[in-house]
Amino acid sequence: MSNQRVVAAGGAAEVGAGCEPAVLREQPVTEAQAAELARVFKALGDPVRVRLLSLIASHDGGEVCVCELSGAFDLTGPTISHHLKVLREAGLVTGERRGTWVYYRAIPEALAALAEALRPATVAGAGA
Amino acid sequence: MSNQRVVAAGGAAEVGAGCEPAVLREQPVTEAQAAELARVFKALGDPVRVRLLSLIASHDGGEVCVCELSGAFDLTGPTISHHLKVLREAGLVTGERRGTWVYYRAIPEALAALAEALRPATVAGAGA
DNA sequence: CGTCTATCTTGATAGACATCGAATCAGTGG
DNA sequence: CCACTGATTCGATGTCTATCAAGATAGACG
Repeated sequence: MSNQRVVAAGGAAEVGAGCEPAVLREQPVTEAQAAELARVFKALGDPVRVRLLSLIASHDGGEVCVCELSGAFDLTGPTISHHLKVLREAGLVTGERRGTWVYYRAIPEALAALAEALRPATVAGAGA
Repeated sequence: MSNQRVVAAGGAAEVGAGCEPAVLREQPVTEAQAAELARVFKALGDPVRVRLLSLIASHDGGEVCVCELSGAFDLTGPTISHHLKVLREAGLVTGERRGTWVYYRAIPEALAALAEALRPATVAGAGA
């Protein structure tokens, strides 16, 4: 199979990419927007993944080695790897291999798009 | 049993209530914060619930009758009721019975707390 | 009180998911 | 080339969840 699976599969970034901002409270989201948002929210629907994302996103230098992440949990390597894959496929993080180690990095646009979706409506109808 | 189960069980609102703002990207969240955030994110991890919340939160007058919500989906009543219960227990919406009908209303603080958690760090270290 | 409508609860079932152990892949260094 | 370490994938398993049909509750209305 491919040799570089450690790459985002295009997910959350699309929520606020080329389309409307999709502000949840401004107008009803379309079925497609809801599906995309739910996909990303579901990725965050696990305490381990929330902590993983927080550890990655708040880390100095912007990237963290998997070995450092694994050490923060009472979970086996494969389980951490699984959770990182879910975050990757949701478009929230990317992983890059450097030598023996793999470094993860958050995707700010994806987090911004989510925050945007939850934001209060500008004035209550002024957004139209 | 009780007669007024249609009430929030205290969930998301606590994320940003009396404690720290818990900004995901500012510093690593605690295990408790991660658990609470994941609880709410999980509630949003379903396309039906995202649409339900959006329909409720963006509705003129701030409230929507269940009958109106049910009509927007190809799902049975019990299923819609189940999803509304999940949103309620996550602290994202409240339901109030008025006569034969039940009206749902979003809880702005809960949505704001979530958006806050995803917000970019103020300056990148200035928050310390 | 009986009936009708709207909503919720219960019970059952099929599918999804978190977790682990074992095996595999990628790179380093003898 | 072989052994070693770090990370991922594969396969299995127990638990959770989305959905529905059937039944129960709450209130309106005769």
